Amino acid sequence: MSKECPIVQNTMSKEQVIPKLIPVFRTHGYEGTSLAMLSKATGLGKASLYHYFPQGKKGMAEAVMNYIALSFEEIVLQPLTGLGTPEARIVRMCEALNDFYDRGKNNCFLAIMSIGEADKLFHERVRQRLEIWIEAIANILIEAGFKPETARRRSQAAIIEIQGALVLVRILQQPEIFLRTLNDLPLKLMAED
Amino acid sequence: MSKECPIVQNTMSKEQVIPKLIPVFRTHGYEGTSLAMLSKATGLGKASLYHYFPQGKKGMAEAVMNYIALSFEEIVLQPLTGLGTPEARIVRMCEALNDFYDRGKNNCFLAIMSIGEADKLFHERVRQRLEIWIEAIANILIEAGFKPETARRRSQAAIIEIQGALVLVRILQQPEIFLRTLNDLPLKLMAED
DNA sequence: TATTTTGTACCGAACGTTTGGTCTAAAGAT
DNA sequence: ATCTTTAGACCAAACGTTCGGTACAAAATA
Repeated sequence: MSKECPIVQNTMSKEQVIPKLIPVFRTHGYEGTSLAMLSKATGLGKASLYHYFPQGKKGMAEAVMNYIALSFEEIVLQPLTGLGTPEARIVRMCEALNDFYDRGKNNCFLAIMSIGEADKLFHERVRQRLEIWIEAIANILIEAGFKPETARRRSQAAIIEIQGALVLVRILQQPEIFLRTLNDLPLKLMAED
Repeated sequence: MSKECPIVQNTMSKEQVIPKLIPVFRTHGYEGTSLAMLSKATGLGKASLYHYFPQGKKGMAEAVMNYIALSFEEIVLQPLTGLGTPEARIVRMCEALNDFYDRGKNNCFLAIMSIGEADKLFHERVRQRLEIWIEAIANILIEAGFKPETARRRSQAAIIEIQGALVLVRILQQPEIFLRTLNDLPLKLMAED
């Protein structure tokens, strides 16, 4: 009668599959990624992937997006609302970004998913995620005493630099560019007008 | 016997085809672009496309790349070596960039072609093209009296901002971001240390 | 306790479609 | 009459997707 079992781990496996999908989508883009690639990357047959993601490729991309959004919030955004001065927290975000993008070697998933058919499928979701990031940085600048308008403009400028640096690193294959961009960010964000 | 004809327009058509291929590759990426799309965009059947581009899709992407590289040099880079003060020439480049990227609505072809399989096919070419751009801006800063190292760093920073702005415009669909980025560029490039 | 049922994880094989690419034969141009 | 250009049928391969079914462990039944 009584359902006793306090700890059940039912959907254990799906959470293990998603991380293996990430690098495939990240480096090949949505349309450049095939089920064959995803199958190889996970070690699961195509049919098995459909067991976890009944919506197929679209569903996998969506799951990856949610997964990344979550870990982005944990790793990158949470330091912004933690302890310390605004500047110290911004520095911590930059350190987190260095990890998150693997020193610039990772593409930004949002940038990748805003191209071609992926854009048609996920545009609104991607837009929202970027907006959240902009707002998070802007809020800390407001907290630091800047006018909301200035805060938002600077936040956008910061993310522009990050995105641009990722593109340059991808093409030039010089990770230093990303590192330098991150290092300069706190000062640019907190500079007096 | 004698090939008389003084003015022959033999390869007339190919030059007219390429521009129609551009927007397809630019918005869908290399792998997201299909021959069906290219056929529709040009109004030509597959056979005709293969007549002009025996290498198929790869050849078309290559032709588009060369075409864009050429018009980039004409439209964007030539103003840099023209008349006027270095600052005036930089301003002219920014105006040209506004046209070239259609106020930020166009993706950067280099950025697009550095993803997935396109990267495997064209990486070196893409890298070279970006390097040319960086050097062109750096040279004008050197001419303006900056140290070569500073010039190169600032040039990279400028292109980072342009690339980043294009990503943000693509996602947020706010062309003002691109315009503002271009407007601020000359001052940032020419600012005293 | 032994047996049946249920449900999840998984896969090989095949589905119909689309892919990039070729061939042929006719129309257009000179 | 010759050479260029073209549409449309055609191809093998790869695409995303589905199907039928096996393996196995937990739950339910006896």
